[in-house]
Amino acid sequence: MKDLQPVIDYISRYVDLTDDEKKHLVTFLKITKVKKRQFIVQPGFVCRHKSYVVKGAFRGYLVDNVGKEHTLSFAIEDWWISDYSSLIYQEPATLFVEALEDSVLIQIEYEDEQKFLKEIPKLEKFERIITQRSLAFHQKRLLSNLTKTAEERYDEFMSKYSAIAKRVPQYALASYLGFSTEYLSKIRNRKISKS
Amino acid sequence: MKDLQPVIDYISRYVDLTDDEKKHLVTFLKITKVKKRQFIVQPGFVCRHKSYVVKGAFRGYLVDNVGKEHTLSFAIEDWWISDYSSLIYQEPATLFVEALEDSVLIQIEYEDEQKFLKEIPKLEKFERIITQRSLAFHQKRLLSNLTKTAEERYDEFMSKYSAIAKRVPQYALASYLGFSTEYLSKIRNRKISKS
DNA sequence: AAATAAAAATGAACTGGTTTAGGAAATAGA
DNA sequence: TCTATTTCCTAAACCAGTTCATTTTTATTT
Repeated sequence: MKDLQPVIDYISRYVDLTDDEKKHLVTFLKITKVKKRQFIVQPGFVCRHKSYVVKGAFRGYLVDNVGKEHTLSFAIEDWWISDYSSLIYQEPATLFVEALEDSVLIQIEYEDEQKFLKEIPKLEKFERIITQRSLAFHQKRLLSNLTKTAEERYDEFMSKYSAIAKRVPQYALASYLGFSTEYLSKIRNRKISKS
Repeated sequence: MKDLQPVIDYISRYVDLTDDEKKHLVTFLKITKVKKRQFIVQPGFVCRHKSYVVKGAFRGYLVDNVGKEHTLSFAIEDWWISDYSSLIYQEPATLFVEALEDSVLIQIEYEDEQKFLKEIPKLEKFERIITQRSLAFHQKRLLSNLTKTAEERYDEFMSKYSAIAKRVPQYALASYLGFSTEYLSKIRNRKISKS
């Protein structure tokens, strides 16, 4: 069960669990290994779990009606990822979630989570807090997209998430920031010639 | 206390409260009346409550460093509004939240909410669920901004939220959808001349 | 009802970012 | 280690949406 400890540790940052609660919780967690380029969520299928990244990197993205990809989220070690809308409403996903590297996940099934939220009410608080933080994050990103230029968004991302930028393909980063790959090249070039 | 019933009803859509719990909860709710153009949240001040709109309309927006306004959210009857980031982290707000009409609110203070979340754990579940839904909403909006053209976003908003569109000034709508007022005029004109 | 302020419309000039099309580099697979 | 595929770069033409400047319409206040 030692492999499942990271999720217990993660939750323990927000709520205090007794040893019994921890033991109980662990029975609901599953380790999954996935290869690079493998999908853990696909459009049309209902998303069955939320996934905690133990090792590796993921990308959640939408393909629009002209075939263009738009990245909603990244996840590396110690982050969670899924198609959130699909998960909470248990409706077909619209996103792909794809491994960018060979990766290891700890997953929680939707029904299991509903079950233990009833059994351990403390976990409601955990869920509330991380959802609130995620919401605050998304609001900031929305405002950033509304108020900033492409280059400003790029700079902001590089200063906050350079660890992610180093590990994801450039087209994925561009489509996260909301502009074309070509324009990302242009931005990078501007910076190099300035220095 | 009849005036406070709408919030009790709202919460009861998501969790079952006993009469005692309802009575207890009501003691934490406050009615506030505000005039058109009045602010209930201002940048620099820590946001102290979340507000449920009984009557009226509000707009939450950011003013960027060149003085341009960017609307993050609207709220009319039966919606909630605040500067969410400021509220949950209890740090200075970045948003203005302004009444677009003479309005009536039911407010919950931050500390009071922390208190009754401890006293009535059921409310953790309520908070979790509405935060999850709000997060799903924001993710959809982010994707919509990434994938759709200005006109598509306009059409989408008009079909989903025409009730809001009718009540808010046009510059507020344009800044919510992420383009200039002038361009909104252009879009509307295109539509009129088409029909 | 008049005066003033706020909001919406219009059109021309402009620009941030896209598109298209090509070639160069890097990765992965066998 | 060779080949195929994926990723990245460059540059010119282009366009969706902005900016600026002015006018018209609609609310608000006195």
